[in-house]
Amino acid sequence: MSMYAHNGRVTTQPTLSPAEADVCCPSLTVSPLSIEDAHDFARILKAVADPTRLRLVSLIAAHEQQEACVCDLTEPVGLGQPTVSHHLKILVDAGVLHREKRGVWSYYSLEAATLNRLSEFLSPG
Amino acid sequence: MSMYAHNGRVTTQPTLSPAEADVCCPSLTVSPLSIEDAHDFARILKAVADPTRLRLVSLIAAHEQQEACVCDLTEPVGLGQPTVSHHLKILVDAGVLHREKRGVWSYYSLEAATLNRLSEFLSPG
DNA sequence: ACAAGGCATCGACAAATGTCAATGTATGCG
DNA sequence: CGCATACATTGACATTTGTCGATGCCTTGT
Repeated sequence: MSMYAHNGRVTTQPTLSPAEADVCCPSLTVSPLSIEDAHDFARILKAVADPTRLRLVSLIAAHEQQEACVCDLTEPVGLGQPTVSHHLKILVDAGVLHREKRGVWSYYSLEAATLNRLSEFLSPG
Repeated sequence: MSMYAHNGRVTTQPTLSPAEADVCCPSLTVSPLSIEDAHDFARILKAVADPTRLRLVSLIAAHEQQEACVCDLTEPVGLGQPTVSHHLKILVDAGVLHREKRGVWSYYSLEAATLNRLSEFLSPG
């Protein structure tokens, strides 16, 4: 087994023992992501990687009871109701927000666990 | 000034004092994001919100010296060299990766500060 | 000088994305 | 019932995005 790569740098084998592999919470910077994990986190990140959706999340977080309905959000965001509903659906599908229907209103609130998972995923733990 | 919104929920005024506003590091969950901050963070998040780019970052992080050249990455990622270069450029432009040219090779390494900034932005600080 | 290898850039193209207007669904009120 | 309100869904459209093949640039070795 060659210890030297084609370009002359020393190469060590990245054979991790099962104990070293992060079974619990995959992290960006500890070991190469599996294709599945990469897709999972990309899906969540994609949901958040939009200026409008970032503002929606922050508006909900700053709202009373940490929840808000669509009618609370359309005006501060400056977009139409269908567009806001569309963005909220993306965030709910990604597990970033939680939707609870009460009466005529849909109340959206944070799914803190998902944001925490993202935060720890990105931090060099 | 009405204390009750149209839908009957109690509303308290979110008038933050300047001291409460996060001047240093904007966080998703403390106060409504400005449009500029939303765009800034969306740009960084967009760069990372792709399965291929997540794997590139994790491959670089797991590589010796925490750096890798394009030729180290094409095969594990399973994409052509131009495509990999394209993804790396996006990550560099977003400040997630750093590029250093040595000889014929371009060595890519992590820009830890940016990932930390992202992580803290998402965490409920 | 020449050839080869590593990488960036360009042009093209299909697929995904953000937005809107129009419409549909369901809840509450007279 | 009938109407208004809050929200979701649909269809359409322009823009962006991910990928590739072809090509160009630059460094190294002969």
